[in-house]
Amino acid sequence: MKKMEISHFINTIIEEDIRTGKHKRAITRFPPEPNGLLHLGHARAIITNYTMAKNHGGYFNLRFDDTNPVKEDISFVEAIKKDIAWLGCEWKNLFFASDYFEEMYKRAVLLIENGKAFVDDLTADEIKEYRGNLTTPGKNSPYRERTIEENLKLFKNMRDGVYPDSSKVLRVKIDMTSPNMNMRDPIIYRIQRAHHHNTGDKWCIYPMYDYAHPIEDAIEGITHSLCSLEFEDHRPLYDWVVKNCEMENIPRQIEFGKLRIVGAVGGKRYIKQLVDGKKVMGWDDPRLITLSGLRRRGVPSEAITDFIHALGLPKSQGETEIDMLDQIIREHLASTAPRTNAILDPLKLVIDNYPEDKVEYLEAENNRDNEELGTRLIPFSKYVFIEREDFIEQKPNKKWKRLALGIEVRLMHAYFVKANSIVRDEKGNITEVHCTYDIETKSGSGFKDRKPNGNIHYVDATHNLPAEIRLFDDLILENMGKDIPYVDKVNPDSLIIKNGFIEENMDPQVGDRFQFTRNGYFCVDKDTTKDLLVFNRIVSLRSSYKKK
RNA sequence: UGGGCUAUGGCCAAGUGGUUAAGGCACCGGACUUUGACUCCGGGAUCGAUAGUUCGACUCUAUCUAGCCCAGCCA
Repeated sequence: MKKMEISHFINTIIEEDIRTGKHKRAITRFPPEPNGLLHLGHARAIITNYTMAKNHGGYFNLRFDDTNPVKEDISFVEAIKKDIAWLGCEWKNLFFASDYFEEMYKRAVLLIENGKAFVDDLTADEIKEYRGNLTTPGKNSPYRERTIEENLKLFKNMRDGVYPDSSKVLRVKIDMTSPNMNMRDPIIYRIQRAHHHNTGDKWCIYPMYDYAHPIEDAIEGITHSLCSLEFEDHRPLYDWVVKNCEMENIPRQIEFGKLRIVGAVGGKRYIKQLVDGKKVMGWDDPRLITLSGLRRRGVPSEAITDFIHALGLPKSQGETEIDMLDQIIREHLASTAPRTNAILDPLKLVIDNYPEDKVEYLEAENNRDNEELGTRLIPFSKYVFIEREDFIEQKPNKKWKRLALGIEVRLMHAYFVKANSIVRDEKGNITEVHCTYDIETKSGSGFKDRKPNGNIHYVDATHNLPAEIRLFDDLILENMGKDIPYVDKVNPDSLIIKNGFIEENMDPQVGDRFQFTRNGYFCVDKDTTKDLLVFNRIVSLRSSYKKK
């Protein structure tokens, strides 16, 4: 694997902080909310935080940001941990934001004592109205000037469950006329009677993200809190909370651009819609760019980390083509995945001059670039399957490097065969191609008297294993317009199932990866049963073949 | 019409006043080939626009344009 040079603006900032003695090392974190699974976009945040800590003598924490029990589900916690571990980003500490509820409460009391927070009785609609909008400033709440004593009592009552849900909130006093909406006296606590996976029914008030997050970072001694660009406008508030809550450690939030993939469903909420709407097999559907989906598809996690590093860490807002990831995946698999033959769309070839009951076993390398993977024996008999697309009746032009009537090709690892005639069914479809082989041309014999019109692969028709082979295409039809929800734009052909055959000489386990000759890289899917192998195509091979 | 951020070839992206403007992906040629794979050769941008500063600007200044984000008691 190529070593990636890491030199982006955040790396520069951290190096500078260490050089000037501001910090001795970088301590970072990744703070997912357990309300869904992680996707490729999160991989940038995870890998960036992890790598910066690792490269700068520090460590990386995993912290579940579980401050809103109505939206969260403990079941996602284990799945998220599995994804992050899969990426190889080891966390030093595993924390939950809810571990800090008591501390957060105390800091809120401190804010009230210092006259910096107040309990507001305005309704949600009134708060919205008082907030103003993008172009007009907001107005102070009529409750803003309550006395410290009254606020203290009210806030304690909020905690003690005296008031109904949503009847009061705790707000911080900043500036209702700020052009930054986040600074218009933001709400930091709401009343919400909901069972929390960690704290049970202990609390009926929960802190808001903008208040909780900086405190979490500060408590953990995070030095650099790396997140995506949409939190840029929140940074002044983040800094305000750290300062006014009198936190000892002062973390710094730095934002980078979000990773978007052309044509992919990005964003947890959209993926969730597809999962909940049963439009996909689940969070781990191989057509999804969730980490679990990519893993199930067969993508090596190293390819993902390489991909993230290769992209760099810009603040610009582009859309990356998935081809870049595909090529990195191929590079990872090229020398590690054993080759085998598989026929996805079989066409029977009958070798007329080959003995009826004979079966030969021909030796083949499992990977020409990696001798350690050894060799295998491939059966060969009078009846073999080739790909239907590898045969055409009349060779159309000199570019055609496959089989055609009167044309001779090599069956890889076996012999030259020449097609002589075809058999059709009553509908006119070709059901068999009859040909003759030349025993002189056996693979490995060194035969050089003439060149075949190409090399095609085969699977013996009498000795093989049937397999279900799944091919994937874009999940979403983009040409339907961007106002249509994803659930209504699912490409019906995004999953193509082929019932094909693979070599009989294997006993693949779920997760094993192979290169199917000329068809791409494939991985054994978890749907495999003892009766039927199921493969996912991870990526196709590149092809320079152009029709015409 | 408020604020924040961004703008280098089809895509991603180096570059921080003087370089023939890196590299990867994609694409197009060609060589090689028992995978139309791999590998190998070759191909293309004047840097959102305009006006300045300067001997000299992708890099500095001003103005403009375009895109993204912000008006949850979500994160």
